[in-house]
Amino acid sequence: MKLEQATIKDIARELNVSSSTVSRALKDYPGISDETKRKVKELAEKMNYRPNAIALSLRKSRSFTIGVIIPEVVHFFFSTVISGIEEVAFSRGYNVILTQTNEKLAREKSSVDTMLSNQIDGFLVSYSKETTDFNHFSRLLDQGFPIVFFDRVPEIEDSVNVVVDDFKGSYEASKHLILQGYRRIYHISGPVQLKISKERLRGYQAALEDHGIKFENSWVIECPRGDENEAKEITLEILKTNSEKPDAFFCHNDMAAVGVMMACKEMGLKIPQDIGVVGFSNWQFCTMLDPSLSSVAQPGFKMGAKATEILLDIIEKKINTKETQNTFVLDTELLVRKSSVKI
Amino acid sequence: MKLEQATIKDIARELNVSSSTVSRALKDYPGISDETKRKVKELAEKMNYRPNAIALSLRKSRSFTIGVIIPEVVHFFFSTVISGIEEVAFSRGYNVILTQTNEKLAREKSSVDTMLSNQIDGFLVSYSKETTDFNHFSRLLDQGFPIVFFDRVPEIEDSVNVVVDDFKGSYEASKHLILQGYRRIYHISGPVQLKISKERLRGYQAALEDHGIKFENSWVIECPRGDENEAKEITLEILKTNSEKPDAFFCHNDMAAVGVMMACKEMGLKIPQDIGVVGFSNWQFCTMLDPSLSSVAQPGFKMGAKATEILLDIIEKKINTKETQNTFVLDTELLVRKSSVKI
DNA sequence: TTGTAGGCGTTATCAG
DNA sequence: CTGATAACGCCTACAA
Repeated sequence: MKLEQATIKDIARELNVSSSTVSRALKDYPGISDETKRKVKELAEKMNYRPNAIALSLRKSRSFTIGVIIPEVVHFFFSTVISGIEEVAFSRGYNVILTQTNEKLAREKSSVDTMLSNQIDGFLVSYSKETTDFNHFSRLLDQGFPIVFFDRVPEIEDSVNVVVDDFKGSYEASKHLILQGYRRIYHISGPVQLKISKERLRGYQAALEDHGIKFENSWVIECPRGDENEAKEITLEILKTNSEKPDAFFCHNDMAAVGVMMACKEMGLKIPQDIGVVGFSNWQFCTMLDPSLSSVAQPGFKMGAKATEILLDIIEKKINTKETQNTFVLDTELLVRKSSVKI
Repeated sequence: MKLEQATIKDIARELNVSSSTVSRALKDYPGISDETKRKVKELAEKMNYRPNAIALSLRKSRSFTIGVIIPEVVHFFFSTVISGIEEVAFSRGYNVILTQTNEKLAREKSSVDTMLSNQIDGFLVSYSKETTDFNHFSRLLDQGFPIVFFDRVPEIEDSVNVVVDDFKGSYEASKHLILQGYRRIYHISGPVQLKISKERLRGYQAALEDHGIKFENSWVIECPRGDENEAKEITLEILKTNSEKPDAFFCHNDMAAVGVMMACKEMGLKIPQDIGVVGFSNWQFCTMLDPSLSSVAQPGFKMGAKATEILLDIIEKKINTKETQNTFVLDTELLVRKSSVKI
């Protein structure tokens, strides 16, 4: 029951011309009589002719398809990025093949393989949490295969990256807490192997240092999963056991911030009076929480759009990887809401 | 700078055998000496051979790729569906090409065209709000092209659909509020032209009737945009002006429920003591609200997974469209949380 | 202005 | 057990 698509041959046979004539007529090549062009186009329309992109890909070794590898689709930030990718790809005539790794390295590798099999023209990648060695990517980069990394970017020479300014976003958020009068600011951090976690940690530390706050290592707690339950557990433990208690939390993501808020409420602490909280990512739910959660907004759509533009420019050789800068940094925006405004 | 992929021919040349031999050896066809097999496989490995899926597609007129057309990616429910789609597709060896229509009919049509050009094996579609005539789909269905619709399904004969049971979900939610002792249960409804809005309204009304509650039309308020601000405004107005005040709200979506909760808090009403609230969709943030929001969970992942399984079964001719039922209804699940438990 | 032939990478078919 | 050939649909040098 397959779709019987008309081919160039069909048109040619019907019109008693050669298939090259049809091919040329359809593409308005010079040296084809207007008469023939007209007839060909008319019949093509009538037969509902549609060029076979697969045949074209084979011929040109170009698929006009880009592969997107992402940890999770059900994730506000990433879905926003996908939206940006899709938008630009569509407008420039490219298809988007999508896979999610579910944070599994094995799946990431296997996706790379199938996508390469499918002759994609380039990759857009945000790698999984399990990914610590980048051979499966650097091998491709060495061969000159177009890859643009976004958000989670590797520390490989010559890789092209699009990131947000995690350091600055983190710095601003921490500074904001300090200016609000919070002093014992803890940091719920992400998985330390991720560069974004490191950057956010650095920004936090820099802000504290710059404002003369002496902090201890015990103020930084890693939350590898980064969901609200994990953060809640950890926060409860801190609030119950630590002798010197925190008066604010800067969290590496919003879900962790929710966990912190839950724990505080459970312990009878008032936000923002007793404890200030700031998250990261500005998920939709920030405004829905009580109190509303201050957060560092990441420009997801813009990141997807930018990464795609760069990738397509590389593919179409409008820019040369070697000559261009290789890390594009997008600005974050601190959105101050009730959870961190003491005064 | 293109990736120079080794082909079967390369292996053949190197080994001084024909390409058919290599092809057969790689696929463990019978009638190839173990010796040859070993040599071929070894070299293939060494040359990092990867079959060209494009060539295969051309040969077999099958691309092992399915096209997904969805209104919006940045939407919790849809992103969950995508996740389900991706999961099943991946495990059965299919690729997923994705486009979002942004609720535009023109974009929907154009996506259908490019995907067909790309020789996809089938479609998974949730159509746009602008789509009122389905010629671009029914034409394909008539030709026997595999399409499965989900969530937003057309009223076309023979179309295969996957939906959730909005009526029942709505009924259960309303019944739950009644059993909790709420009596004046208002309904914040969605855009009345959407089938899901109608179904949810029907379920609500049926539950009230079945439990002997006389309700008035004024209890149903349409919230066309369906976001929290709109719902908040409307709720405030109700709470301020109505002489007979509601003691519960059943909302057609979670964002509206958030608006209701905000309004109640602003008016000094306690949830769930004074006002019970139930939402619909079970967005991630339900558990993060204070109090946590009861909601009717729609099985998005399951919907994506189910739709994909059916589609692939149709593609692989494991089932015949004509012989199978054509609408699959998935059950919702009422998740009772604090916002609606009075007792 | 149009036609012919070859090839993109693969596999099915028919010969050896 | 292995090889040659044709074909999937399209494009493009080269020929006419």
